[in-house]
Amino acid sequence: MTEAPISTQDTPQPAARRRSPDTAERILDAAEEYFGRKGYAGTTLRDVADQVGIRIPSLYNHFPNKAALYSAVLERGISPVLALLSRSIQGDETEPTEAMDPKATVRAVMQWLALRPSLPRLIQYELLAGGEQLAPLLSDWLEPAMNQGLAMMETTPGVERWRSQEIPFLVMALFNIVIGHFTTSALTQSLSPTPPLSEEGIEAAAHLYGQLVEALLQDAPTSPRPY
Amino acid sequence: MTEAPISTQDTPQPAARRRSPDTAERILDAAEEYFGRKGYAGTTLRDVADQVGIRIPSLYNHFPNKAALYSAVLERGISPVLALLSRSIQGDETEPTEAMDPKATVRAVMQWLALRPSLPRLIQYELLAGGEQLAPLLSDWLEPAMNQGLAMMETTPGVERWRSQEIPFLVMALFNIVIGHFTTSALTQSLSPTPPLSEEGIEAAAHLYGQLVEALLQDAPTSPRPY
DNA sequence: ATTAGAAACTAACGCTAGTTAGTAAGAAAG
DNA sequence: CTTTCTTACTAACTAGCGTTAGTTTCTAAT
Repeated sequence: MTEAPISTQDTPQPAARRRSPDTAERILDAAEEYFGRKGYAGTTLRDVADQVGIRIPSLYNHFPNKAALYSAVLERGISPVLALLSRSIQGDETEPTEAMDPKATVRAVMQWLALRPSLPRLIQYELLAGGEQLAPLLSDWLEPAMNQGLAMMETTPGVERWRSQEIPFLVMALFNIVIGHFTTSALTQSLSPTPPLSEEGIEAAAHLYGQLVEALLQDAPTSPRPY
Repeated sequence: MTEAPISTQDTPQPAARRRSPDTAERILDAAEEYFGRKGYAGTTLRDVADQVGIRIPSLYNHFPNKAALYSAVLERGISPVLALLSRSIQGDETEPTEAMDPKATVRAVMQWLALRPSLPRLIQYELLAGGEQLAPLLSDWLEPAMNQGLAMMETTPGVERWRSQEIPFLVMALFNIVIGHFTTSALTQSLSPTPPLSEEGIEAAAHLYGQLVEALLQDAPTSPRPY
């Protein structure tokens, strides 16, 4: 197993190594890139091993099999995003129960994902596959986040415009905009003069999507509404 | 090839067949479902053949290889959507140059995709893979559609709210909302009491996304805007 | 210096992928 | 009825997949 030997317990480095000090991390990096680019079925262990610069069987010194490697990639990639969202929702933990700022949240997530563009693609692939590997990662997070988020949103101005059953669809619409910015960039490139994944494109998109949320949280002024 | 023999030319059915009259169509149906569910790499010819009820090599009587089958599925699936969009943009061809109704367009596309839920998933998979199979299908369509769309949009009230460089990102945001409704439904299901792919969910979403577009095409009334 | 353990390697396995060759059977054309 | 052509089939091949066994090499603790 992956447990550290009990032994002296004083040693700063728990286990012995050979060539490179952090092979497991480098494997995760390579796997994240390939799983995000080609999906699970489209990624071969040869792809990953070649990228790391080791032989295929050496992967098994760090992960028991391909599926476990995939799970590890998913968890390592998603955890920080969930933490980021939690912080944004519950107001940094030190300043609790303050009206959240959706605009700032969108911007922060966009900028985080821009640093790891494989991640949104990985998430999209995972959801297309049914999200069964994602569910256990979200199960502990989703319910409290939803509760806090809903409680917080009641104090956020503008939400009274929408009915409560519509909120999940609105949240997912925003989710799809942000994730989609990275997953459909191939198409965006043929429409927009600004490359969507360039620093300028990310900046413009973050700003735009922020405005978009803002626009959705305003009362409808002119147009008549049937109900 | 697939050309009909020239011969009598009166015969309603161009070629001879054996068991089932439209095997090629049934193969396309099965392939669309599997490619949409599992992606290209995740779909095996065994999957498709089993679903049709024939043996694997029989597939090669209708399509030269897996890649060609995939292309055929993509083309068959996407063409009607492009036609639908063209009609919506250029106002049904008989009533040209009329201000388009984005709300109605969103609704129409949503309802079309709801009948073929594999299709948006297929498109998402394709874009994740780089969209190289999609490009030739769009190349003849995209430029005239964009031109007409932009021309039409100048007469659509509300667009002056956004800068022209922002329009592609806004269009893609809407695209991502619609496509994402189907590709991220696994996640939506754990948030929304209404199943997103149920008839009720589609109806509610179509209405909501329509409202959303409407909201984006209105002037910002209260909140101050930096520039 | 010796030992123990981690982590790399080579070699090989079973399995399944996509694909091809060759054959049989049924429908359409003469 | 005979011929031709389409479309299904069985059998088989090659290549590549994920995985395991066994060996070597280097590091770190005794």
